[in-house]
Amino acid sequence: MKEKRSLETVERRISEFFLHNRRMPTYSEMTDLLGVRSKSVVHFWVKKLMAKGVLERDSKGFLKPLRRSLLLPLVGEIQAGFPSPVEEELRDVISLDEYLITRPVSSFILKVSGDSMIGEGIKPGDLVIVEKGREPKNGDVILAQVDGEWTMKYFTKRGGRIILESANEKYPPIRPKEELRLGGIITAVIRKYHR
Amino acid sequence: MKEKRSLETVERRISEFFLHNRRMPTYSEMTDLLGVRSKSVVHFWVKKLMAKGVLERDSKGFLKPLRRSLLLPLVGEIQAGFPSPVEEELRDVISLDEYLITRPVSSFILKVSGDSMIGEGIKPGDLVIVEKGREPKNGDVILAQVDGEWTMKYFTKRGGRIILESANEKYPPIRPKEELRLGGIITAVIRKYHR
DNA sequence: TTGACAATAGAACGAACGTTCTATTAGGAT
DNA sequence: ATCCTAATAGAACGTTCGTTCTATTGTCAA
Repeated sequence: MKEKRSLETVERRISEFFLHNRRMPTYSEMTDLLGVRSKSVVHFWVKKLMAKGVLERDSKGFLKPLRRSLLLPLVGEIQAGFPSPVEEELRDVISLDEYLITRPVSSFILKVSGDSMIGEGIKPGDLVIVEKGREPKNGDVILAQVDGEWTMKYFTKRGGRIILESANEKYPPIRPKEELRLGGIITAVIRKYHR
Repeated sequence: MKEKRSLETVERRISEFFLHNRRMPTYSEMTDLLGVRSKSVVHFWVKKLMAKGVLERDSKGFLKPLRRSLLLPLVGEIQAGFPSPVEEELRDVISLDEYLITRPVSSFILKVSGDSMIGEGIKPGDLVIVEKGREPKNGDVILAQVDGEWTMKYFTKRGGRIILESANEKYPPIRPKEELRLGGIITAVIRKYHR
């Protein structure tokens, strides 16, 4: 099962290592990744990869994670035309983790069931990121307890009175009489197509 | 601006360091993070954090990234009831990067404009992850070129004939006469609420 | 003020890191 | 076959890492 060594396979293996270990491998560990027995050979390959711009070091001299391992190229909007692979290289890259999660400690992920927010494009089976402890603004999608059950609603506050509305005509608006039991604000929606 | 040192602040600062540098800090670097002058003090704090279960080491002895910094707790479905903080600890955690991106090299992110897939819960402004070079199955949402413009459609193939349908009544189904220009398959949808 | 204990500083140490060096092997061209 | 170059192995080296030790400082109670 020995695969031919090339810049691409080395890049991919390092990328996989980072994905699993969340850190870059040491030179000793890279001997296994490359299938060689000497650190000097690793040094040889790392130098080559750095010359190609595939690998980089940070200000402290540590190897930076590969761009490809956690970042994805973000290309333009659909109707602006489909960019060529060459164009893609020039675009921005984003990390989904960093993009989606601004406050990791106070956030959690919830799997959606029910269709109360279907009009907002939040479907059963989707994942939503919920951030706790933030004051909701009008129009925010929030997680709230209604009749002892947790559900998602649009939040509106007018003149001190709170209205919770669904994005689905099946469910009538709710005007909670007492205090509102607030689970958090929906900050992101994630849907993965099964594969 | 000197903040009182506590387990929580130390945890947060390490978390921030990892978010920016994509690696855990060295003890020397942690002296700055903690505002102390000796590595032995860092060792003292790290030991304390490890006893609390906040920090961990991997099999090689390297400090693992904090769970909170890239992983989020995944709690149950909404209608199953809202879990308490205690329950949350027992649930799974997921990394959005790993969850969403199965093939990093052949994927890219696209910002959606247009409402052709609104019925599928894909709205203008959403981000979609597109995977290139995969054969679409019936019912898949794909990125395809129609009349020189790239757009998203449902893919259906019946008896050798391909039908592209929108999730929006405004747009009629399309039966491409010649070869289909396929951009890729939509593998995920991401929406972030502005904040 | 004194004593007890926790927190910190600073030096010293072994281990592992990345680098560099020389020697050997492999492959292709002449 | 011979030469030339690229790739590899293995050893040696300096640096930095994390750890451990002792000494000093700070804090609170008696």
